[in-house]
Amino acid sequence: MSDSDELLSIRAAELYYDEDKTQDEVGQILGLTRWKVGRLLAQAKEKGYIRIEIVHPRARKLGLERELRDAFGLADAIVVPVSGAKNDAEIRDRVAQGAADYLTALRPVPRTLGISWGRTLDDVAAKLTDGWATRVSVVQINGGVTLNQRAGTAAATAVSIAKKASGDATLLPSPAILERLETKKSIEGDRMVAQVLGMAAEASAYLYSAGVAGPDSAHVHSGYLTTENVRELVRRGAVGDVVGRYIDANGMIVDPSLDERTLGLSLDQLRAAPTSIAVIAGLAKQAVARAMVSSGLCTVLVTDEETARAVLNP
Amino acid sequence: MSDSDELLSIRAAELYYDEDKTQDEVGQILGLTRWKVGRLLAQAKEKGYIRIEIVHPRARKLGLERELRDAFGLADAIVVPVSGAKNDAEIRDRVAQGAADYLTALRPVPRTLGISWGRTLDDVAAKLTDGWATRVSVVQINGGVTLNQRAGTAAATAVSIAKKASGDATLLPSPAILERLETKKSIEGDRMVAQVLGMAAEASAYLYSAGVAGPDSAHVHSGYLTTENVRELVRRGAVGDVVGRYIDANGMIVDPSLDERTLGLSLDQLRAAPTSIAVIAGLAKQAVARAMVSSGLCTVLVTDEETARAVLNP
DNA sequence: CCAAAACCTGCTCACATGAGCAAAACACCC
DNA sequence: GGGTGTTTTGCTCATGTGAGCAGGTTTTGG
Repeated sequence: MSDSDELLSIRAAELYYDEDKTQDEVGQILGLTRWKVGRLLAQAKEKGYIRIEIVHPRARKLGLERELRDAFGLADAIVVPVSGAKNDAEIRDRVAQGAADYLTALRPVPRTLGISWGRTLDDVAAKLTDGWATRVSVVQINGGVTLNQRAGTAAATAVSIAKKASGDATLLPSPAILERLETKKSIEGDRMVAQVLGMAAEASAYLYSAGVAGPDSAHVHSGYLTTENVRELVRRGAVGDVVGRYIDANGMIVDPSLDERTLGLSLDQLRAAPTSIAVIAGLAKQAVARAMVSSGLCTVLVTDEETARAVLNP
Repeated sequence: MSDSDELLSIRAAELYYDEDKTQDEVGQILGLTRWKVGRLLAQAKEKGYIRIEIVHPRARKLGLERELRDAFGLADAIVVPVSGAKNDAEIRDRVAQGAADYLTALRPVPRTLGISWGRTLDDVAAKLTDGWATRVSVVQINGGVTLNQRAGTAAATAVSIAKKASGDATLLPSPAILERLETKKSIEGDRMVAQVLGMAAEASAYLYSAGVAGPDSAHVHSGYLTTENVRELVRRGAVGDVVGRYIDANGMIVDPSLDERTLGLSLDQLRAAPTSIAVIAGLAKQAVARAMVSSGLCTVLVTDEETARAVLNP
């Protein structure tokens, strides 16, 4: 296309889109036939000079969603925009809303939903509306925070999600990480715990988030790991944890002996699930998001635009 | 509109604009009639959820242009977008291009064009193409930079603009500001200078920019004023200079005695001109832009989006 | 509880638009 | 310079879309 045609196409686009003129009117103003105007507009669109953005906190980025699905063979992807968000909290909020919307619309409705815990899951629980589903059993899939001041939030998340669906919550009464392998084995052997784990293993869908491997990790706050432990994990390549298990950029377990002492669903069980929904929001979680998606940990990814881009173009 | 309708309108907009579906297809996907979809889209547009932007360095902001024309009774306004510009230099570049385009398209073609000098005018001169007009006489309207190392650039601007229009340039052989009033009067009395000033006064159009009142002013660099002089002018309310004359926020001369010693077209002559094109680019010049426009110094303003907004909403 | 008003819905019709096509204009090569 | 292939142009026609309207539904106020 000649240079003057390019300029003309911009002028035409201004009159057509900004001034709401018809192509005919634009043609009269610029001294062109209406067909020429139509072609110029088509060229401007094709060259990407016309950008149409949907500005709404609950808007989605269907283009990125498709790219994610295609690139990683995901069953689905939900990507929310970041434009207009003032801070990380607002982005997390939008992602949580997106996850809640997705869960509400999910068909078939899961009979049993396995969930992890954490701030992200709390947010999703808060966004779910009463009656988002009916009679859904919620089961925890990894050991919870039970031994510190935040006690009960993990349980509260599960109960809240279940209650809003007129279902009941089954809690996993165990620490996330045990100090000794034998302790873990014996807890696993407990009839009650084994029953919960069995239920978790057969859940029809999973909903979980991931943590960043760093001094701010929930495991550190909860006292399961020391700052030094986490530093060592990072040294060995850890990018974050999924249901309590630390993975590297390839989605591999970083420390098998630590992993053996971690109670809950295994990553392979998660990978085998037909529906596992990962909810990941915020700038800090891009590395772990990529590790999860590329190693097939989830079939559905709910995230923000920037994380989506980072996952696609590492 | 109900909350769910709002969400629906967003979903519809996504399918319609991002996925290029027809309203009918959107309707089938969302389970709505195509008329409902059309209404939802109209609502989304009306509520401003659909933002259409033309992304091109030579695009213009017709909405802001109209606002400027209406608010200040301008004959015309050219506003270029800032989005996508990496720095101030790129914005200046776009504004210069806009001014060059405007000048090229200006009808009737001015027989005599009065110009000031400065970096902005240099940029505009560089953007003008050979043959932008034919046989236009260019005349300087204020005293030039002749006594320092940058000697000749003011002349070069004028010559360049004239040459590209197969016309000739008439230079004003005088300093911008004289130390003593008598000197100024005697230079003004010089036959040659008087002739140039007469020609300048009768130019059919003016093209000029403005400077910021600050230590970086061209007058300081050229040695006409000291940093101290400028500081004093600022203290007395100066926001910048137009054709060498310092004005305050209301467009009034700040220091009449200084102004008397400034050689060139007076501001009142400029205000009386039927076509005077002000070219103002960059974040620093918003105050002086507003002063100029609101005091009627120009009939045409060429500027960038941000300055335009600043002028409209001070 | 009912009437009036406001609103929403599905429709017809007129207009706006993009696809496809023949003719014209242009570029190119021998 | 003339023939050939390619691009551009102006058009017809089918489809997409918005305005306006009648009938139905919900809301509001007595």
